Order: sequence, then C-alpha cells, then structure tokens
Amino acid sequence: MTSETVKPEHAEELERQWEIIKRGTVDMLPEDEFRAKLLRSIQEDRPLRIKQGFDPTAPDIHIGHTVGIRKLKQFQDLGHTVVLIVGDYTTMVGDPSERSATRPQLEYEQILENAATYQAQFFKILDKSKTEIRFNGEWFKEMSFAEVMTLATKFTVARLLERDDFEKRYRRGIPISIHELFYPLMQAYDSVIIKADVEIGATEQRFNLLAGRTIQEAYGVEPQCILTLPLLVGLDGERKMSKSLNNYIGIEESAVEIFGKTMSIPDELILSYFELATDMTLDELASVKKRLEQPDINPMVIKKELGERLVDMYHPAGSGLEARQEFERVFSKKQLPADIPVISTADLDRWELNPDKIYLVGLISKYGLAKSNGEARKLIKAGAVSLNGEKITSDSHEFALPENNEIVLKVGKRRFLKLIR
RNA sequence: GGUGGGGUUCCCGAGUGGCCAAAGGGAACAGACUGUAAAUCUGUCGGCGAAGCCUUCGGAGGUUCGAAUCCUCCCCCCACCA
Repeated sequence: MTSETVKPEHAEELERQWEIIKRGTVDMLPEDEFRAKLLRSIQEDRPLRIKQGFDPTAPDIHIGHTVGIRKLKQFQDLGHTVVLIVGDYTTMVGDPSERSATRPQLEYEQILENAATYQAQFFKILDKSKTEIRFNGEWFKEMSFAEVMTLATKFTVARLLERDDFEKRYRRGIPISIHELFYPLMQAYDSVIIKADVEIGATEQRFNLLAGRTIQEAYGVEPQCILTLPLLVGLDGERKMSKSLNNYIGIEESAVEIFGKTMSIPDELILSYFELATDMTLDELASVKKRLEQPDINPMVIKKELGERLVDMYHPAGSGLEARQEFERVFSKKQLPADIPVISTADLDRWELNPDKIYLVGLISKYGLAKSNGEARKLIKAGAVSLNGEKITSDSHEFALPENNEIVLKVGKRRFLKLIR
C-alpha cells in the first residue's frame, strides 16, 4: 500500500541496502517486515538499531565471532546504529550448558576484564563512533522480583520447550534448571530496553531472537526483526568454533599463528571460511569454488591464499605474505623459523637448571612446552623432541650448554626454543 | 513426600573388597605417511627428575591388614507414584 508513494530514490536505496544486508544471512525474519522497517528508516533518515549480544566468558574474540561483527559493520557502513550488549549479568547468572556449576559466578572482576578486552577487539572491526555498548546488568540489577515475575508471565513453558536443545535435553534426561529457562527471556528483555529494530545472531540463536519479538510486543515495543548467520565451523572441522573447544583462530593472534592454524583446517572448510570470515565478493567466491573443483589444483594452494587473506585482515598489509613465507620456510623446507624464543642462563637459573647439565624433561615443562614433566617425558618417548636436529629418545637425557654457542630445541612440529650461553 | 535406579579419570561407559591409576570407545597429544588437509597405521594419555611414593572413582565419616567396590549420614540426577 505504501509502495505507491515510495520515491524512486528511496526504493533504489532500499534495494542497495537490502542486497548488502541479505548477503550471507540464513534467515531474515520476517522479511517483509524488515523491508518495511528499512524503507522507513531511509525515508525518515533514521538509523535502525541493530543489536547483538555477547557473553564475556573468555577474553578472546575469534574469527567465528567476526561473522556477526562483520555483518554489524555492514549495517554501520549503511548508516545504522549498532548496539552491543555485554551480557555481564547473564554471564554472572551462569551459563546453562555448564553443569555442576564449576564456579557458579564467574568472578565479576573477571567478567569486567573480559568485557574490556572484548571492546578493544570489537573496534578492530567496528566503528566506535557508531557503536553503543550496554551492559545488561544496567537494567537487570535494578529489577524487582515482581518485575521478574511479570516478565515471566509473557512466555510459556510449551514455547520454551519448542527450542530444540531444551527439548533434546529434556528428553534425554539432562537437567534443565529454571534459571536456564530465563535465559531467552533475559536476552529478549534486553531488546525491550534498547528498542532493537534488528537483532542478529548465529543460527543456533534463532529461538532466542524470536523470543525477543514476543517479549517486545508484550511490553508494547515494536518487535525486532531477526537476522541469523551461519556458524563458522572450528579447526576440527566438526564443532562450531569456540575458545573452550580450542578450535579457534583468535583475531589477536600472531600472523604466523593465524596462518598456521588456517593451514590446519580441513579442505572442505576452505570455501566457507572465505565466505564467512573474509570480505570476498560473490564473484571472487564463485571463482574460488570453481578452482576448488578442479582436480589438478592442490587445495593447499587455495588454503594458503585464505591464510594470507585472514592474516592481512588483522595485521598490517603485507603480513599475510610474510606469514606465508615463514610457514613455507619452517614446514615445507623444514628450516628454522625466523623468530625463536631465546632462553638465557638467567632463565635456567630461575628454573633451577644447571647449564652444564640441563635436564631436558625439566626444561620442556618449565618453559611450558609441555604441561608437566610427565607430558614432556611422553613427548620425548614419542620421538617428538630434538636438540639441534638430533632426535632425543631418552627421558633422562641431560646436556651441557656450550660456551658461546647455541642449541635449538624442537618439540613437536612447531615449537622451538633457542638456548644461548 | 514415597518407591526404585543412578553419580567412575576431558566425555561416554565398564568395574561390586586386593591382580585398579581403574576395561572399551571417543576426544586430545605425538610419531610414520602427507599439504601443520583428509584417510590410514603406531604410540601415549593423573602427579612427582628411575625405583618407589602421592592424589583420584558425588561429599563427609566408618568397617577392614586393604575400599571405586561394604556400612552410615548428606548432596545431586533420573523414572514412576503422590
């Protein structure tokens, strides 16, 4: 109906924005409603409020997070306002999936610390001036029990159980505590408070995002539209990328690390990494896809391109190439890396190791190349340890550090240490 | 509230008085092969500088020469009943 009165330039702008926003999303619900909101925003020259929440459970942002963050950035570039919710309160209440409450409330200090490092990392991608950061403790701390109960009347158990993971857990007899049921409600309530127009999240968040609509409506706020993005699969090729599964590439990691980790992803993931974690255009993507299908191209070659690209996104221009050359030197040519951490006799002293008779197991574990002596011993027995290129197989090995000379210790494929006297 | 079944090392899961640091599988780590890919094969997989010792089987006590295993109390989970 309003379409009759839409000015051509507005219609054009709508399509332009729509194209950019839609790119790479799984769901945009409800689509019509979103287009209407977007059009209105253009017509009234009023930015949309785009929300995404983060639980500051661990201090690192990895490239899995960047899928959403980069989508937020696109919204910013289109002139919209991004509202990041730091779930300090929700985190403190405790993560549902964590059973037997290892540490029920993550130290609040720790949460704040994580939140702070998060922010610094967000702004590696986002434009600070167009971003609003809100901690949800701001409103939850003030809520009375009566208000909580009111919130609770707005949703039903039946609806909560629609959510697959609850349903599955319920059926398999895995406990679900009441407060976990509140999780979606809390997240939804964030949307009420900040008056979100759009909330984005990974596909697994769909339920929570939709709950936001219901709750907003119940509180007389215009319901948000929801946008879901694919989950980036982690280095193991199976589970979603996450710090706790240790299958992630952190955006703060060194160029060499980012490149190396990229090289370790399964080939099947190459395309999706290009798609989700880089800014590659659709045309470029199509060409990568085509090349991957050609039998005479070693996927490794394309993976190296991916690695370079990822490194360049988080390090100064040219770092990608350097990282690649370093990688080739160490792994293809099996030469020593350019930078090897150096240990001096002072360090040895501190670890109570005698430079004339260095206990290898002790050195490896003291320096942190292994978690314990037992693990160091295990590595030696497995043939993973060498000194100046010579494999050591005795777990009681001791060696002297010669005057004015150096010894290079290698543990596994990639851990090096140089000792100098 | 009642009855019954459970809680085992990162996960799943065997173990019902010594032969248990605890079977098996998964994960993880390492080696070989490679492309730090996949697949495959092999080894390791609580801690302590050998031996030997120390800590672990929901928690606290107890029985016993000896406990993951038996007893008591407690905590938690599940099923059915109410």
